[in-house]
Amino acid sequence: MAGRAAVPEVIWARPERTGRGPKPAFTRADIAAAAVRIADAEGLDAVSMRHVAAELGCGTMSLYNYVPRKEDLYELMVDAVGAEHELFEPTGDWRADMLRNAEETRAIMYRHTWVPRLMSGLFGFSPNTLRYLEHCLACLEPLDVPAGTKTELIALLNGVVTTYAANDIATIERTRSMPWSEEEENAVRMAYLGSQVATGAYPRLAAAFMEQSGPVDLEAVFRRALERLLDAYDPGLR
Amino acid sequence: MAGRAAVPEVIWARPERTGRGPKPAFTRADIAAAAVRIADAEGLDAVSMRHVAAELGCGTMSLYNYVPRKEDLYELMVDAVGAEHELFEPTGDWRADMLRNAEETRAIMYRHTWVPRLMSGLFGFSPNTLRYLEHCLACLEPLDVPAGTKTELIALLNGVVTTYAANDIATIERTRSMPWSEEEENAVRMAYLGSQVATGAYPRLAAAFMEQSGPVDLEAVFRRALERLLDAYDPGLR
DNA sequence: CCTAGTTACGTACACCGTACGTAGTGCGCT
DNA sequence: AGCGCACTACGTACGGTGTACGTAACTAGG
Repeated sequence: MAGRAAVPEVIWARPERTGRGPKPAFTRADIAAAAVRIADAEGLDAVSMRHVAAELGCGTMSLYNYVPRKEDLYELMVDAVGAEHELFEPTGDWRADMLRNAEETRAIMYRHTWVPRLMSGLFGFSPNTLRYLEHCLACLEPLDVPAGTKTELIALLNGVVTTYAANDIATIERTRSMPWSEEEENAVRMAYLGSQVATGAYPRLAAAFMEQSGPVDLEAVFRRALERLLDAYDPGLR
Repeated sequence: MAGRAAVPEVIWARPERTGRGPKPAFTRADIAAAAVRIADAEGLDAVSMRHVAAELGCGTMSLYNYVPRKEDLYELMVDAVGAEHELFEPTGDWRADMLRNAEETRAIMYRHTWVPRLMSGLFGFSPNTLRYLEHCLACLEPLDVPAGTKTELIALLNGVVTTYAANDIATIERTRSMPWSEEEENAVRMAYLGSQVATGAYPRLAAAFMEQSGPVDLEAVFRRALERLLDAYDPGLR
């Protein structure tokens, strides 16, 4: 009468050890770190149970003692990089603080290009996520709006950061396993875009396409978008 | 001296047929429709080359005559649902028009819950995407800002729609292959969140948690976020 | 002490994407 | 007219995946 749990489970609610039996050889942090190492070096698709187990030097199935499903491994990974957020002392300038938080999130995503792909699709209430949320709320203390509005602002900011980073990073991640470079891929896609625009079927798009001179400064675009968003929540500007 | 193309390729740049040899048994639209049907009914993970081929009634490897890589199949799928956008005549009220566009995008994602997962990670210049982009630019004609700012706004709106829908939809998609329901999963996760908040480690989060009475109206939150975003780009409000 | 709950892990299964080889088909060129 | 070649179709096979299940070793609680 064993049977696996036919009921959902949050990995964070499961204690790391239960006291009985041999001492576990690894901690959750060990496993997360190994998976992150692999994902950073070889891409998210290289993160397989076998590969992670090999990195740790244990049998594949032993991993399942720590992580009931692979998806939980993903949750460990996201939580692990969440620890890279610097939870600085709020300065009292909520705009500056939130900008700093957003820039940091963006930096983390560029350090770990697989994060955006995992972020959408995760419920995201891991310990480090909660800590970061609390930190953001602390930064927003000076902002005089209801708490609900604050969490909405945080969600919106995070969403925008993720969106921008994901779009920018997607090509990098995709070309990782391809025999051609990111630049080649972009060139081909841009060439197609150019050919389509040249048909005249998209006049306004063509105009926008022509207007821009030189490559887009994504960093600047990103910062502008953030400023706009903060404006929209700034009571001093309405 | 055959060898596969060692150079990137955009599926949309490849012609549907080349004239020589037997007539293809299917069109790209057939294949996309079959894949969409499977994804809608059984989830994105059920979309395998074998499954799609079976749905079409042909051998697995025959698919590769139409679609060089599985990722291209994904692009076909995204483009196919992109056709569901109603390209209405702009009313002159750019805010209302863009709201309508966003709501429609959201509706499409709820109809095809696998779309968000594919959206992030795709470069996204398929024919229907281009058409939709052009349509948005048409809606933004009355807005007196540079074309670059308009595309930024469109990107931002789409990003936010995707993010919000993704978060909301993730649980549905995830529980599809699980032996428990979406509600059960959500309940377990909320219980964990509550237990964490109750530890007192996250006072501000706790306050925000307590403040809300009853379940969150995601639709309303979404609409508020959109309004804020539009505010951020509305010259009349600055 | 003993036993129940763990950890560890080898084996096995069903499924995946897709490289490759072969056979048949019909357009384009000479 | 007829040859050749580019194309479609598709069976087989390979190396990978997540993970269910069974067995052996181990240790804390009663």
